[in-house]
Amino acid sequence: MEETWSYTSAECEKLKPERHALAREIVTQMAETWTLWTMAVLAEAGGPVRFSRVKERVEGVSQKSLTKTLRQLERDGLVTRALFPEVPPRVEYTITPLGIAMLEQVHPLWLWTVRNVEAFEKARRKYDERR
Amino acid sequence: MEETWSYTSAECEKLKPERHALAREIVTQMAETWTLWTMAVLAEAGGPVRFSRVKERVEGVSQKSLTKTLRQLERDGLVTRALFPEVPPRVEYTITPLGIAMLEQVHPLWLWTVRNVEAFEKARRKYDERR
DNA sequence: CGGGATCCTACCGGATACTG
DNA sequence: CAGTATCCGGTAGGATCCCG
Repeated sequence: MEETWSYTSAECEKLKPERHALAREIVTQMAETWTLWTMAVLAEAGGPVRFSRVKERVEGVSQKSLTKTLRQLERDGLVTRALFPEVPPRVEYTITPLGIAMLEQVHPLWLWTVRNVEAFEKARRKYDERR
Repeated sequence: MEETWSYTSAECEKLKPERHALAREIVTQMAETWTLWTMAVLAEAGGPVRFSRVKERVEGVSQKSLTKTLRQLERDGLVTRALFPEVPPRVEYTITPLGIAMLEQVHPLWLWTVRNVEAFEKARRKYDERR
């Protein structure tokens, strides 16, 4: 089986438009500001983490954005949310196997990008010089 | 060398904040609406493609968004832009080796997502049912 | 403590009109 | 043909207030 971008194109075209749209949505969300970072925090913890702890570790995120991010991840089965009806309330988030698998797919892309960051810096410098 | 998400975290933290931000920007842009599709079109062509041809093949893209997308890709060294000062003007875009390499990194993520799209559909159905 | 509701600002992307 | 310039609605995301 040939594993190239053209193969991806072919694989995508076999999908019904509806599913293709969903796949695109999933990938797009992974690149949203806080999504990857949040998942990484949950993966690193290796178990349930309270909302406050997540917010502490995902530095700079607002409560609103973190809530939205976690809702999306829960909706897509990438994390689970457990509510303990105590006083004060406790909510724990846990990454799922699907979430871990997703992270593992994103990993090589990140690693490659980080390792080639100098190439991008250089490209941008050249581009700016030409203006 | 262990190739896990935690390794990625470690690799990222070795970077200067400035470079880390650049890497994040690059990855984020790959997930923007038209970026991947545009690169795929250029990769598929295997050579220079005129602006109009790209616009035809990236179905639904506006001229403004395509221009912006191509500018970003050019800036990051992922495509080249060649202007031929004719009347009417001709502009050809070509994917670079760096662009091809980038596509190859994104490929497994896409493939995995497409192959697991049913898991995501199922998760969303369950989530909606619980409301 | 974990959010929901509200307000506000910035930016994104489409539609349209114009130009070298 | 390949843009640039302008307007404009929708959305992302922070700040703040409130509630169970």
